[in-house]
Amino acid sequence: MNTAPPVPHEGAASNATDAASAAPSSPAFSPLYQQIKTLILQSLQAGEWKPSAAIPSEMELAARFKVSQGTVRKAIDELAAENLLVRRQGKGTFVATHAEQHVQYRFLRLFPNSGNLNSEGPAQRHIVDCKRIRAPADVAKALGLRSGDPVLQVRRVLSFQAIPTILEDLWLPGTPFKGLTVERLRGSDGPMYALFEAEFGVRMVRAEEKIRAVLPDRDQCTLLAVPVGAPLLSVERTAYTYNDVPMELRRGIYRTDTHYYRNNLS
Amino acid sequence: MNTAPPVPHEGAASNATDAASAAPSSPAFSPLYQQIKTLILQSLQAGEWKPSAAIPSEMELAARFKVSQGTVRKAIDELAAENLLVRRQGKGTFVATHAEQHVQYRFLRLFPNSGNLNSEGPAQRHIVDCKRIRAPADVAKALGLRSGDPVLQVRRVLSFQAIPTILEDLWLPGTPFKGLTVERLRGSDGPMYALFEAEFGVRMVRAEEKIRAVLPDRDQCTLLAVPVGAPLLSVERTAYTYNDVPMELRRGIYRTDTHYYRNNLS
DNA sequence: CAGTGGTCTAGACCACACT
DNA sequence: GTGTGGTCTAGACCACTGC
Repeated sequence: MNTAPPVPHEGAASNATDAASAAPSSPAFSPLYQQIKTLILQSLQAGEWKPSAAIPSEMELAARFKVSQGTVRKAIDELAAENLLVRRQGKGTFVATHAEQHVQYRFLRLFPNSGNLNSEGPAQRHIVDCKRIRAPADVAKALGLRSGDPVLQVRRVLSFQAIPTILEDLWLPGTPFKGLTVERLRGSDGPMYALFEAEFGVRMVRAEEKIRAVLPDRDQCTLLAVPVGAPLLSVERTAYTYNDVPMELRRGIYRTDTHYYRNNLS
Repeated sequence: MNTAPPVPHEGAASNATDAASAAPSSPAFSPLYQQIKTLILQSLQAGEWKPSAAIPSEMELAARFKVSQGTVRKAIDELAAENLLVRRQGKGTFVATHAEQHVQYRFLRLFPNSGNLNSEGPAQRHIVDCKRIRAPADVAKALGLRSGDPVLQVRRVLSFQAIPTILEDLWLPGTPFKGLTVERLRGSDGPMYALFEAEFGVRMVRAEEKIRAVLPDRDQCTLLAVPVGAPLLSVERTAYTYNDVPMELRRGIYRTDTHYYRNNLS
């Protein structure tokens, strides 16, 4: 370890045997475990370890990076806290995925008014539409593209216990998702983000949601089977892959008479 | 350290000099740092260290509990991650508070449509009402009381740039908040939770919010100056002190034409 | 300068899962 | 038993703050 430029730090204890560094005391200081974290992140991003697979053991990584186990540990701790890795005692450390059935919808915060999370069985997914279009200005901006760039637009409805509850429009950048079709979407039975991982190597890592109360337009009323004038929850989500690169814009409309959006504050 | 019953663990390295423990291998296992965490938590709860004050240094705590600095460190790390403590390098570790002007409203997730968080200056608070009542069934249930128990009911309006934006009703258990009056609420200029800390020793530690889209009733229209039929965000919050004891139920109605509710997912 | 939290190491042992 | 992550210690040194 200790080969990257931003290391005015010179290691600790027995780790201090670099050649004379270029800058004797540069302004930026980055702890070793942060550099390790970045390296692991790069391996994840490069697809060196596939989703749900185990990464090398802490000892192996420590040997590879020439640092102590504790330093690797702290790097992994942070990645696990960010839900990029999952630790399992006695088994190993694994690459997180959206395909685990434990947390079916990692990013969905909607819960039924009464009953547990799984008391109403799986959701029914219905893809209404999927087409390639030229990105409107707002979509392009959210995805870091230029207006007119090719994007995929998908519209779908999620139902719980046969009640249409969520209507979503989502936009994906055309290049990384080349080859995505209605058939492909309809053929998958898991979460959409699991399909993105498996088929396109795109892993959604975090997201931001902007929530508002709105009234539905005509189309939305029809698809959700709600009357005009019924208040609905508008959820605009931007989802990001590694390095905060936006990869999806999603505009959803939720019914909140049978369900509610839950948030935990601390 | 190592005096509490749930320690079938016998310490590590030089820390293993207990007398013969009662249970040779009881089922529950609690790591040392968890026990330290509990002890620190108890001191916080008991008010041994006041909000915004510094707690003893890691070395001091290590000596007090007869464990290594690293073990205290891990306990404090978790408490800091839960926002109960705040670490400041070179200065010390401090008890978190709602009275810091950095994070004016720690639990408020509402942001203006455009502009930064502080671009619209401080909120104007207006206490509409404050009275003692007997708890209705739903309020009692949320606060862990019995129906009819005395509770305080407060109604207030928050305005941003002179636009009434939030209308909130909140209920507080009567006993811990004995002596809370309209005057006292109006006399304070900081966040309400800061007042609760300073005047009643009640510290809100986490909260759960249930969010829905609703239409306002007559009263709400008047107080928020919005037309009937305008969709608004309903935010029901239960706030908890230590040990998950509920201490406040809050039902808020937010305008979401000028602002939006933000949530970060990961 | 001394005191605080922050990083890093090396080594020991524990709890858990597979084989 | 072997290998994995999890805990704990002891000691060193670094970075930041304030006297």
